[in-house]
Amino acid sequence: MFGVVTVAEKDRLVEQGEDLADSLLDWYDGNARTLPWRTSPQDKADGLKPDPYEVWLSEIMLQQTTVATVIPYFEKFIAKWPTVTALADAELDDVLVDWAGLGYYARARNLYKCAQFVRDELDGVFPETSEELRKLPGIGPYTAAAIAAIVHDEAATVVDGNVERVMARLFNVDTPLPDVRPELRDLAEALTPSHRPGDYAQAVMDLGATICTPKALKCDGRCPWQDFCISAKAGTSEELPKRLKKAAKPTRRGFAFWGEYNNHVWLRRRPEEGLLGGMMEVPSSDWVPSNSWDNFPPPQVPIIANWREMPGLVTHTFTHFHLELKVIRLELEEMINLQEGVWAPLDRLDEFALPTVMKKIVEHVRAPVLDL
DNA sequence: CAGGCGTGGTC
DNA sequence: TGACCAAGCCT
Repeated sequence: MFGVVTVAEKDRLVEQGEDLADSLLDWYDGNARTLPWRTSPQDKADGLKPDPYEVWLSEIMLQQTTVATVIPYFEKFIAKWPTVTALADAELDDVLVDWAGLGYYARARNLYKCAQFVRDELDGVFPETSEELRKLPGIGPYTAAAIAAIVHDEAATVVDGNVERVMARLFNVDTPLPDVRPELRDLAEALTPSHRPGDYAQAVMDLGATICTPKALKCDGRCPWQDFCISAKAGTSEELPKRLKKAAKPTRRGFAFWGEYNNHVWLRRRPEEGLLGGMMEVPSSDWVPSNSWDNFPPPQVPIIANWREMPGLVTHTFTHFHLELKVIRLELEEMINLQEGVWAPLDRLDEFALPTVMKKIVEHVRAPVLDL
């Protein structure tokens, strides 16, 4: 089925680029989602421009993260830090506390670094071109293009996962990702209009998020590009884009040390770089690749005492491995001096930058009966 | 430059 | 229910 798609067919589609853009923008004008960081058509008509800070913040949060997940985080950040300067003036730890749960914590560290750079070197004003934006920490090709297009209507080509999927289907490209990425980018670039490039970019992403979805496509009668779409004619849309299979995730195992004293728990900060960098943690042993708990070596406990192993496991999946933790627990009779870390009040743990895996440990200890 | 880097939703 | 996937960037 794929073989019948000719080069000439793709070329013809590229030549209809203006028609494609017009159809998509018409659809967008009637179907654009209302999002907290998005400037309404009415406001735009009144000459209002999107706020670069809001667009930047939203785009960073949206990296590899769904709109539904981002919205409450975005609202919280804007309420607490209404400007890039306010964010730059915050403490990094406060930013990490409010980012906790959103994942990819290097984004938060780069967000903060970027805010301080804009404050200190750019008089608090974001650059206007994608080329300049690209130089800022945490801003790559996608984010630079998206901000420049949305805020300043630069005719930048915005390529994210949605755009790749839409292009692969529109042109019926069956070469698997990630090798096909440059080809999909070239196609996206060929279609990028000079008229309303910001709306166009958001329209393609909305199309990918609501119609041209990974599964359960909603082409029929709803997709503005259905009549153009080569894979729709060929009946191959649902199997595109193809991807190389990823290696199965290995499992790592370890022990978490729950040390409690007088309604406080021992927490410490993780190293600035790497996994969960800069976030707080319940201290633990190394997380060791392992096939089973059988014969798994006992932990090197931080202090010699009567640690009790709790029933059950805390499990979590990261990008590239599964984790299983056993929790061993120690109730201290008297305060001891910690070489590192802090005693965190159990009723104020929301003030600490605990990533989700660490919140799971807290839940496991405090509601073990639910862990059946 | 291939691999590290979170999490929640979906099927 | 485990694998796949999402508005990517950094080293």
